[in-house]
Amino acid sequence: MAYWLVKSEPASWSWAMMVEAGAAGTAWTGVRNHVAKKHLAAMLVGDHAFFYHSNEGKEIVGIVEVIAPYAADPTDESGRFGKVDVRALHAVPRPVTLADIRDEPGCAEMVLVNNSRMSVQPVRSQEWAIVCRLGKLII
DNA sequence: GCCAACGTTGGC
DNA sequence: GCCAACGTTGGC
Repeated sequence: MAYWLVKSEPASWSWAMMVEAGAAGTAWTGVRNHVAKKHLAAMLVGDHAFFYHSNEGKEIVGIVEVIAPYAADPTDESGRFGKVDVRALHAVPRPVTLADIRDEPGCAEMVLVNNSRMSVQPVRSQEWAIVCRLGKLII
């Protein structure tokens, strides 16, 4: 299974809303960057992703699971971009902040640290494990 | 609120 | 195909 990180501004779509969406989940639309699109397109059903609150919070607050494969994004009139569907899987007991991650030598290569603008990004398995440990997540 | 980083657009 | 101008993201 591959690991990812997706960002959302809680003012527009928060973890609480993600949980509210339940098992049906939500379409992860609105990606308009070609690198982020490439990552979305590489996601497989069953992959997991950290759910990160940008701007407000700046922390990883949950884990989502990919429940529908890459397909056209209905909100994109150009037809160039796509979406996947995700559902909330676990909350993170102790949210892991960007500052926490910056303090971890094992996370120095994370895209979150090095490219703050990438809204969909891959996470290495060792980075996944570190963040789960920091978040008191037992998986 | 500011600004750095970076992606996109459009003139040439 | 280059690059200046502009818009957006997102940390601080």
